[in-house]
Amino acid sequence: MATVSKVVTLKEVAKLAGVSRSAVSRSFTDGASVSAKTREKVHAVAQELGYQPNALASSLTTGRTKLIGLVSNNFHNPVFLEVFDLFTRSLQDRGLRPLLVNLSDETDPDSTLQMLQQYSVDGVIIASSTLPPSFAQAFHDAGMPVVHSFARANQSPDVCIAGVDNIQCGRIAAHTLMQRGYTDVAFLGGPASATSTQDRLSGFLETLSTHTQVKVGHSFAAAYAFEAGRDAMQTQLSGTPAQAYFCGDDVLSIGALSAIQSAGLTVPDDIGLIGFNDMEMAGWQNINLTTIRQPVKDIIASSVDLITSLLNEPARAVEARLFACHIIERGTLKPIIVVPEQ
Amino acid sequence: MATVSKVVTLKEVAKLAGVSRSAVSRSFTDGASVSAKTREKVHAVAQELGYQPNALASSLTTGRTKLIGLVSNNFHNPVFLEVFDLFTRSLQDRGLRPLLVNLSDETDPDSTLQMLQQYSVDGVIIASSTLPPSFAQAFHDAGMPVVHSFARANQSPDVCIAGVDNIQCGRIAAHTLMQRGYTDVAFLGGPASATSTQDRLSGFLETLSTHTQVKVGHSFAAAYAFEAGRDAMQTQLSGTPAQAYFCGDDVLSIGALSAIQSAGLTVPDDIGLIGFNDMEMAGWQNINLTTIRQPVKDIIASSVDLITSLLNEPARAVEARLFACHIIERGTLKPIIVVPEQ
DNA sequence: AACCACATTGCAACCGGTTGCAATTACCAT
DNA sequence: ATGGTAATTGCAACCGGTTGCAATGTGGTT
Repeated sequence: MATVSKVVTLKEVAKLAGVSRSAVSRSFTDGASVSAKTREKVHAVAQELGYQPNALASSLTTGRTKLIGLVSNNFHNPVFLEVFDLFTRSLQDRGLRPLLVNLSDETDPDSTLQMLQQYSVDGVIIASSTLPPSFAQAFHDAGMPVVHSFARANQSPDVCIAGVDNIQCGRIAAHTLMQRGYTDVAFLGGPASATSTQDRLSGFLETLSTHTQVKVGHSFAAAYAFEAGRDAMQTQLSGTPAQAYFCGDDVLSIGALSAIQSAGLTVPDDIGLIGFNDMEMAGWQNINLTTIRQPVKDIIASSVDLITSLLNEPARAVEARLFACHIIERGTLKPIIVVPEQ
Repeated sequence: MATVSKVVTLKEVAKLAGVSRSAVSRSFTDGASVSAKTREKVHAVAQELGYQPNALASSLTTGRTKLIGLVSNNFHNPVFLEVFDLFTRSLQDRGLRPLLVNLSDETDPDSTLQMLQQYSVDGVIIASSTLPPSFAQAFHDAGMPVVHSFARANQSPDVCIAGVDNIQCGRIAAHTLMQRGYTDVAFLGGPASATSTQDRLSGFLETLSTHTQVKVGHSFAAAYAFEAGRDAMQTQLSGTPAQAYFCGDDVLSIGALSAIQSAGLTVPDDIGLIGFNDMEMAGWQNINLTTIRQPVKDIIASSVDLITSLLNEPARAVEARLFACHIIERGTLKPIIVVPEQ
């Protein structure tokens, strides 16, 4: 059983089947010119020998590896587990293979680019809302098909993106808080360098600028992560906290929630909270976070769609696919003030 | 900028540098026979042209792709995000590239095996505590270096594993509950088919069999996932729940916690809970789960260690690396009963 | 100057496939 | 039979590298 079974190659199948190597190759290529008889014979022999065509060898001549670099820098936010789940399945469904790249901190695209070039990936998907546009741009400039998921809307005239309009999300958050009658609100963002945080803040401020009587603040957490949210909220609590916070991310919100509870305060009675993403956990009954839902599924489906279309037609028009976000009402904001009729 | 830069090959570098292709190839191979002068010249030209050696082409002759299949079937448990983070970084650090495979449900290794063979991966790491031993065995039988992480201790004489002794973990849980003075306890496992669940249960029962006065129950959740835990606990609550539960996983525990709280009961006053894994979330203040810590970092470091050692020496002895687990005391069990001295 | 060991280099074959092209075969109508 | 067209097939070159081997170059020794 444990024989070190040497890998079977084309040549051996050809010999045993009594045909040329070309015939074997064609037997495994859809639409190639082979008679049904030959194909059958070849497949039978291949089956018997346990032959698998070597995808890498064939990539040499076809120029296609079906390898897709899946690049991310966020392995501490549970929403990314959902993201990886969806990406890997979606890619697999299309016969593409995800080569996972963990960027931990690194913001210089060069070494990643080089590595992905060495492996001749057909394209790259960058799954991150914190990497700067220049990162994706570098891949594009190197002539590599690239899609930036969760990117800034209108990020670049050169690279395809799939995501949401974070400015609009900031507005939604602001409107929601105003609807609830809060008069002292703040944005608790992720890293100030993240385009997603910048945009959410700008939409938030934009809407609130029309509410002159409302006090507005903002601050940034070090990362889209629990501890960062907890720390940032603790800082808030050591000063004069706002009545409600729009947090740039669900897991950040949960960190904030934790800090609030540790301080002996309650949500939403003492402080209101809106998150962002609507990741699975946000709906867990013991978290029950009011949040802005980002249609992750759609974004990922589009991303994969875009990259495949880019593979087939490298010169295709650059496209941004943006999806609408909606607020999901749960238990971390005080109820809507019902204005009595008349 | 956006020129469709054709990829530079060996040949072009050779021509421009005025040397043979061999010389270029050797200039990029450590320890190869080239003069320093040639190597410098070649590197200079390569730099200028932006040449990257094609890893896949070279793999054809060297027989090494440095690709490692990273196979998992659990993309719904946040602990796996930590797992992927550690795996990808650890592999990258050794110059290996993770080809991620999402098994969603599938328990037949054949198609995965075929795919990984087509891509000539150097080896496979299976990261799962729910896949049956036969899964890893299939890879081994196909002559592929394989390490099964989070596998059952003494799973197989043929495949290397890294993990913990789940039977021992079951004993620890049982001892802990006894220490706390509970007299009616139960195991709330993951899927009954998971070796990890089977083993934890057997250790749990083994220890409790010596405590004849204690009532012991057990049941299984459909998966190591929140909803599954919640559902399973709801079922318990609709009957006569035990005083404390050993849950087969942290996220399962959190689901159970949610069900308990929804029922208007509190933890640990009404019901005690021990989880398993000690994933990041378990320590979040608003969860604060007492749990058995599995040294994920060590397990993953060992796994990568084993696979690299297997690559260098395919016939190396089969080895199981098992790590001890420890209970992490937090807030979901009632305090230890202090026996007054004398 | 002759000799030798050793370092460096290029040639050519090979890794496991694909593919353009020409040769062969099969099939069909006359 | 005969000719013609279309379907199959194999040859050989190629994809982008690596490597054994023989040829050449280098430096040191006597």
